[in-house]
Amino acid sequence: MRAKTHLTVLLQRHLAAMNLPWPAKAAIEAPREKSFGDLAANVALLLGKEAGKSPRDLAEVLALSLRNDRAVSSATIAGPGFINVTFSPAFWQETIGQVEEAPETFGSSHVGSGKKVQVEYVSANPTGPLHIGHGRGAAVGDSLVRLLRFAGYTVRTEYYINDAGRQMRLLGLSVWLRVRELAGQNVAWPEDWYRGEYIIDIAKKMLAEDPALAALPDEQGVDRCFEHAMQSILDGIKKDLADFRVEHEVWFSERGLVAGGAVEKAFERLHAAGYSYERDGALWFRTTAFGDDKDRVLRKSDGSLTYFASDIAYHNDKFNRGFDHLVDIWGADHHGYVPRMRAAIAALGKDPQQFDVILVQLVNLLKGGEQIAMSTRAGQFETLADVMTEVGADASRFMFLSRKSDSHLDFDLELVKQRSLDNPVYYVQYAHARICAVLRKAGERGVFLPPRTDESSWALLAQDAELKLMRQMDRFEDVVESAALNLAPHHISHYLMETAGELHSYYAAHQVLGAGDDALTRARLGLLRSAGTVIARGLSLLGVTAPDSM
RNA sequence: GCGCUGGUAGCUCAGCUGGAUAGAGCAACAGGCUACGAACCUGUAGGUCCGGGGUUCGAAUCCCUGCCAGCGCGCCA
Repeated sequence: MRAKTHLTVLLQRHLAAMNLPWPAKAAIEAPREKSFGDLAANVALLLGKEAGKSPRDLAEVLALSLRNDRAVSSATIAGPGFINVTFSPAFWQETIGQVEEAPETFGSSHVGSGKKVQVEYVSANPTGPLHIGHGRGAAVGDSLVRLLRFAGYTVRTEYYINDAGRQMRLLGLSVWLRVRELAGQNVAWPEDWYRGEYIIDIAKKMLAEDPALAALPDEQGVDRCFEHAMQSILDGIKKDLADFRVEHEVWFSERGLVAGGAVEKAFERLHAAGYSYERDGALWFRTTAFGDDKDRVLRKSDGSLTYFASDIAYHNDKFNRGFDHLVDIWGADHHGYVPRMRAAIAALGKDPQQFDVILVQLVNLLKGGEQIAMSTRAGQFETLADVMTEVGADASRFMFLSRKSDSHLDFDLELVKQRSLDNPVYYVQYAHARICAVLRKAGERGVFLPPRTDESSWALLAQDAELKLMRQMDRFEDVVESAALNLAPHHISHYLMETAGELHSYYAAHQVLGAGDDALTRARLGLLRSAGTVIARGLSLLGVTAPDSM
C-alpha cells in the first residue's frame, strides 16, 4: 500500500508540474513477474488517449522524472504507455521499521472512517443445535467484523432470534409429546416435528424437574415446553459460538419486536407511502413496485403475521438505530428473499445501497469422501460442537474462510482433521511457529534483537528473498482495505498463504543465526520478527491463533 | 417457465469495480536435512478461463446469447 501510494503521489506531482490531470482510470498494479519490476503504471497510456498526446513520449518524460526520486531504483518503459517501477532496497527496508514501530496497528486502515456498521449473522432458529453450515456463516461473519474494525469501521454485532411463529410452536409441541411419551402416555406424532435426540434430552430434564408436568393440559404443556426448550437450545447455541470464538453483542428477540408494536409502525409507514393494500382478507405489500415478480403478504387472512412482516419491522428498527450500513449474512438458499427485502427497505424510505447481504453457500459435509446428509428436523446432522471437538476451531475457521462465501464448500472431516498439506492452516501457523522458534533460539544463544527502530541495520537486508518478503508485508494494508470494501474475508487467508510462502522460501535460502555476521544476524532477526507480526495480525483477522510452537 | 449463483490446470479453488506473459494448494515427475523446526524448500510438466457474438488501445473480468450444474420461486420460517 505504501508503495502504491508513494508511486501515485509521485506521478501526480510530476503530472501536475506538466499541467496534466490524473487520469480517471489509472491503475497501479503489483507485479506478476519479476521482470515487471515492483509496480507498473498505465498512466501515460491513458493520458495519451485523453489528452491526445503520444503515450510513449509521456511515458518517457514520466520515467525520467521518476528516476530522480530517491525511492526509485529504476523506471522503464514497457509496452506503449506502461512504466515499470522498481523501488530501491531502502524503500522496502522502511517497511520493517513501520511494522516494528506499530506492531498492533500495522496494516490497519481508515477507509471505514468511523462509519457505523451492523453485522447480523448466524441468527439460526433456536430449534436445534448449530450445525456445520451455521459454522460457516459464523466464521464469515465474525471474520468480517474483525476485518471491518481493523479497517476503521465502528461495528456492532447482532443475532436475530426467531422466537415467534410456527416453527417455534412445532418445537414446543415436539418436546411436549416427548414428555407425554416418557410419562407413559400414548401419543400421535404430527407430520412435521423435531425428532432429534436433543428433544428427548430436554423432555427428560423437564420431567425430572417437575414429574407432574405431563398431567398439564396440552395448551399449557406446549407453552411450558416451548419456553424451556428455546431457552435451553439458545444456551447451547451461545456456548457453541463462544467455543468457536464468535461473539454477538446484541441478541435481538423477534417476539419483543412484535410485542413492542414495531410491526404496526412499519405497516403504517408502508401504508402512508401507498405500498400496502387489503385483498382477500389479507394485508399485502406491493413489492412489484420495486421489481419483485409478485406482491407479498404481510398479514395473513387469519390475522397472524408473516415472517416477512416482522423482518421488515426488524430492518426498519435497525436503520432507526442509526447505522450507516447494514450487513446481513444469510444462507444461500434464501437468495430469493433479497429483492423482497430491498424493496421493503426502499419502501420504508431508506437507501437500499446501505444494505448488503452476504450469501453463504451450503457446506457439503464429507467424511473420508462419503457425504453426510444433514437435516435439523430429521435429527441427523453433524453439530458444530462435534466438529469443534474433532478438528478444532483453527482448522475449521481457516477452511471456511479460504473460499469466497458464495461458492460451495466441501468440508471433509478426515481431511481437515489431518495435519496434511491439504490443510493450509498449518502452513501458515507453521511459518509463525518457525519464526518464534528462531527468536527463542537467538535468546538462548544470547543474541539480542536490534531495537525496534534501528533503521541502519535494515540496510543490510538486500537479498532477493528478503526484499520479496518486505514487499509482501507492505501489501498488507492494501489487502485489508480491499477485503473490507468487498466484504471478502477470504482475501486475508490467501494473503497469508502467500506471506507464509515467502517466509518459508527465505528461511530455506538464508541462515539467520548462522549468518556469520552479528550485525546481519540481528537485522535478519528483526525482519523475522516483523514478518511474524504481520502473519499473527492476519491470522487474528480470521480469528485463528498464531501459535509460538506446534 | 422466471430468477439468483456458479462453470478457470487431472482435483479443490483464487483472480472478476477491464491492464502486460492467467495464479495457488493437492495429485504427478526430478531433486534437497552433519545448518536456526523437512508440518519445509527448489525445479519440471500441466490451460480453447464452458461455447458463440459484441463493447475497445486492451476482456477470465463488462454486455447479449446458447449449454451445463446447484438453489429459489407459499397467506412457510
